[in-house]
Amino acid sequence: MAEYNPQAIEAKWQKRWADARVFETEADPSKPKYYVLEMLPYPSGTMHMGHMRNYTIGDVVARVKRMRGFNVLHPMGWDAFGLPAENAAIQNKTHPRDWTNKNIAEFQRVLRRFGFSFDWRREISTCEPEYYRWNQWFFLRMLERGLAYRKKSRVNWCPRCATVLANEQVVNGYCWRHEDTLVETREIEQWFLKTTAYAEQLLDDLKLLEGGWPERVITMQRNWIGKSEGAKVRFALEDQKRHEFIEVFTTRIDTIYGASALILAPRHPFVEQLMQGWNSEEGTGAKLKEMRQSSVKAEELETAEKVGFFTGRYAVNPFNGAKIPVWVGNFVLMEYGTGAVMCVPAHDERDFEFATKYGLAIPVVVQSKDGEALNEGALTEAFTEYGTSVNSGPYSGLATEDAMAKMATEAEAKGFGNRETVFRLKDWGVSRQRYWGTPIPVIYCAKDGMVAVPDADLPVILPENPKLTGMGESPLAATPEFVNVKCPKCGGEARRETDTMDTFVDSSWYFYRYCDPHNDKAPFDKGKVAYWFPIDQYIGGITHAILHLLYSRFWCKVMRDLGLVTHSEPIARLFTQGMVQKGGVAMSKSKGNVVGAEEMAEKYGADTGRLYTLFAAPPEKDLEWSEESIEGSWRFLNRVYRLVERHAETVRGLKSVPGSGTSATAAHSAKEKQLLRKTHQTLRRVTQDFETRWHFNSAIALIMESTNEIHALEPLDEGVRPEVQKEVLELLTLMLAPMTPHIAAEMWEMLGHEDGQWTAAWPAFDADLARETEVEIVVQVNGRVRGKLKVAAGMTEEQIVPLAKAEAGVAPYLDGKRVVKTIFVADKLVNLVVS
RNA sequence: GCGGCUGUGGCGAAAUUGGCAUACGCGGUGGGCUUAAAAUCCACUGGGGUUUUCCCCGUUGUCGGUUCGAGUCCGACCAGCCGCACCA
Repeated sequence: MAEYNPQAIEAKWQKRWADARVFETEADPSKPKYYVLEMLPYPSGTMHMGHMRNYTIGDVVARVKRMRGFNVLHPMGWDAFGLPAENAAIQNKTHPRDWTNKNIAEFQRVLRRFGFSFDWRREISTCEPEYYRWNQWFFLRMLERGLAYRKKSRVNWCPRCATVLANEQVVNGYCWRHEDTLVETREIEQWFLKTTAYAEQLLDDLKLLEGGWPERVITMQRNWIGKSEGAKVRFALEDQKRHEFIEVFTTRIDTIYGASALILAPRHPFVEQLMQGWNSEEGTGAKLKEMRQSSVKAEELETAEKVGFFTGRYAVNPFNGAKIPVWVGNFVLMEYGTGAVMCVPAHDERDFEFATKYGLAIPVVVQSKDGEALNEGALTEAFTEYGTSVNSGPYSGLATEDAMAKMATEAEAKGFGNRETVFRLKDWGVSRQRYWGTPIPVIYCAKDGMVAVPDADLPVILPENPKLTGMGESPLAATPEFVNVKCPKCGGEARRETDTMDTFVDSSWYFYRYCDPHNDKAPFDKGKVAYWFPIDQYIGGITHAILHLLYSRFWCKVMRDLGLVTHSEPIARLFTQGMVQKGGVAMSKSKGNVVGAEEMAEKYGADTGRLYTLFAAPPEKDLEWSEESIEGSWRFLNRVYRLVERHAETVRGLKSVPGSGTSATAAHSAKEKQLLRKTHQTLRRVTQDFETRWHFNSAIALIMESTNEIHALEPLDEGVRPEVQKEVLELLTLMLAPMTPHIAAEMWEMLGHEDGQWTAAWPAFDADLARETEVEIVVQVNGRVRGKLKVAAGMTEEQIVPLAKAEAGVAPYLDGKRVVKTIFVADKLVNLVVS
């Protein structure tokens, strides 16, 4: 007998699958489609078991769906642009392309070794001109529609990356790549994509995702978009020379009678002008400077004391003409709303803190709903709930909602304010001063200004030999042959844009390209996308809950408005799998705790690696890697292999009828019945698990249990006919096929099939066999076990009750239709508990 | 502070709808096979008893509630993790 030799078996079947092209698919409207996708990897470092877990989950789904008759699209590609390639190139004096392609080759080899059922013909690499030209094409379409624009703006700047970061790439004030590097801000001309134009839709359409996306991710997106409804109100300045006013945003216009100051953000552009020529207190200039410089640091945020100063100016409350001082305060954010707020100490916690510190008035203008008195000046904390307006002129006595509506209407009528919805979401800054990215297809001409590169001239290709330093402006700017071009309009001397695009652009639409990966006329064929989309199941880490998924949703809506797609959301179902950890932290090169996928395949084989990641924990949960536990999965596969091998000779030549309950009609021996019942019960539950819950760990446990039972009934040759042996072993093999495909293929062949199970359908269980045929009932009286009896499943109350009575000595009454129920006897309670 | 998730043996975990808690696996103990080891096979693995195909007790972070019955539902609390956070 041959030992289970995973390396040989795996290589053999991977080749057979490739030769038979079994995972290659084409759009085919006559078949139901299923698009399952795992987030594409960034090819850097080593492929470890964290990656493998992600692809294993997807592969199980893909294989199950294929067995169930779906036309399955399951592609793979590379998120190939990005900073690490450039940094590595600088360090190793190579080209980013060489570094990237080397990694891709390595990643691909490892993926192939795990036998994932990808359609490799559809492989894409985002750093290829074939791909990124369509980034440029989309950019131009957005430019035409005003969705891409350029403005000078204060941006996040990571001194170590020497580039700009999107808001989403700033984590608590630190760079997302360099956790120890504080992000600075700089004023730079930047390209933006107008994500805010879709803010409302991005928020509303979250409704479409309910049920298909984890609640948690939906919540995170909702918070990130951060919609607040309120009003903008313009406060005129007292003693104004011109028509100067300060605009504030508030969600509580009803509290405006309680405003005791206006507070501007330190960076508010109006501050200097405001203070010029007015005698504010000494030292305010220095204070302002300091407040502007202090960056927003994470640790300081929580504890930061509110500081501010009086500008010396006064504004007029448009509702009641009250004269209120204008301050500058460090807690007011320039980035949100208008960069100015009205300070209503009695009804806002922050304002309360500020007013208390600086001795501002604290007038109460909202009473709690139950009319409880709130005394001005005696408040110990702000009252922020809704209630009834008081001290609010004509609005006194109104409930908060009413007051807000009426006051906003008045502001609009009198022209000093308007209703306004403000979003936390910002436009997406896509400029990067780096080489290894998609060139932004724009040219600057002295005569014609900014000119879009004509579609016919796409792609704008990255120059081959850039000077990479990792510092300062874009390396493209230092490459004259790239920069110097003729203006497409006038033919005169012109300069190319030298910024490249954020790599999140690449991953925002890549899954469309898989439908039609080599199209050179358009980003994709509409018909093909219409067939495959939306993605039925997307699988990836929770780390992309905001960035990647939000940008992808935005991109989809833009494409829809361009008429390229008809759906509004690209991803119907999202699954966020847990991380693979070692020592309590996610595997990463920098942590030095990676378990290499290749070593794993080398030592135990890919199937054992796949099985272990599926078995050790349910897929949504983090998984702590344990070298010891792997042995269990390895042992199990050996056991199954030996089991099949032991009986292969006996059953090989027999006709195969998996799932039909071969001899359901024939007379079974007790041993056969036990075997078939166990197997079909297992099949029923495994089928259900694959369909609905994805609890692969319990599915595997069931299969193990089933295997143990067969094992315990050895020798099968005594009392089990070969046909029954064959059926049981085939079902076991097919249940394993999606999870451990190589060993399953091998066993399938041993059982007498040539196709390595790739044409096998998912078997149907035999309902009669799968049903519990006998149940044990425990009769309890007042919690005491009074007796046990076995009854056939499906027995009626009338049949069970006399039996229970005889056993327990009581006359029970069976409540309800199900067998598991409460029974009452006279005054006593009797429980029938069924196992 | 706000929002969300999670608490079950020595460990990873299981438990369709509220119905025998701890399946399956790891680890551990004892044994068979072996000169020996590896592999493999068998038995045990919450506590206690014992007449050992038998009984008792305890038990799902804590406290309470609903229910004949709660790991599961409700309320409060404790602990841990994650996300957001001076968002006006």
